Amino acid sequence: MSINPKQVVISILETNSKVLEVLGHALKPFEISLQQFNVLRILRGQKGVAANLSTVQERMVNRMSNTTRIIDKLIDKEYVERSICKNNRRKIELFITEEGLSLLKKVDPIVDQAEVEITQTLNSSEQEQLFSLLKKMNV
Amino acid sequence: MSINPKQVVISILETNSKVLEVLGHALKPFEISLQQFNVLRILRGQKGVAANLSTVQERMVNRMSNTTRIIDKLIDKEYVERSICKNNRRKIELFITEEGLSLLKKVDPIVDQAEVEITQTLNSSEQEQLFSLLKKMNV
DNA sequence: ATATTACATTTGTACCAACAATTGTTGTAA
DNA sequence: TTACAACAATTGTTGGTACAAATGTAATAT
Repeated sequence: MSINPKQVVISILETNSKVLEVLGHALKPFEISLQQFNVLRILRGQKGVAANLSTVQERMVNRMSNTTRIIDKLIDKEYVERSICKNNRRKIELFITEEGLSLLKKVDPIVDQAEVEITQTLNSSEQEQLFSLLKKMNV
Repeated sequence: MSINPKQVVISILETNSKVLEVLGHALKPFEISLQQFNVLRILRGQKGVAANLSTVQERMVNRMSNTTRIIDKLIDKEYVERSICKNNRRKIELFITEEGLSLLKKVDPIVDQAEVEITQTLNSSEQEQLFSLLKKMNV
């Protein structure tokens, strides 16, 4: 059978839809969105070093213009703290709080499990193939 | 190199993000969203036969609960007509208009081109591989 | 010292998405 | 006939996303 670009594109959209559904379901009990979860992980990755907004944006899966508002939500929930950089008042400093870290500690294994579930129909060699094909597309 | 499920999932999210960006950019000049475009194509696929809301929803890439509002937009733009089914007044009948058809005639080649662009870094055998791996994941 | 430019972030606006609740319609059972 | 369940679609609400415009700050040039 011969496949055309349209079929490939649609299958990507469908797969993404499934991924979002499964991950969203995994995060639901914790009342955070996938994007909020990503921001938290980025901040944890800083290991205590302050992050500013643009750093966070660069590292997000899909860049967004309203990262501010995602962080507002996380601050409301007390998972993140924001302060103004003393040296350069244009910049803000973002930190994950203890509550944020302990939330991630609970959520991480659930998300890992969801990711395993998503990919479980592929064996490890197929996962490698898929990964490298997708990487090739994203060049 | 060994790949874990998390890397696979992230690469899917990234790829999807690229797909949405390129398709969105292609549709932008026509001032319709990808979802609106999909609905139009589904209605064209009916070839004159009326579609009702649930039919449209079933055929959408990712099912949505607010298809009503997407169709409202298409009706505003006069690409779609809506009427109430005479036999069963619970149902509505949706038709694509002449304007809708002629819009699609203009948009289709642009979208086709965008899809080619998205997949261009893969040769046709790689596209088949990718397609079948994604299908396998979506079972 | 003041004006200009560039940068970092926030805000405004408009649209999309998910889910629940509601409205209106039909069929059916008491 | 009336009440009720099932169904189709719409509406309300909340939150997410994209883009443009605005705000505040810093660096630079004049």
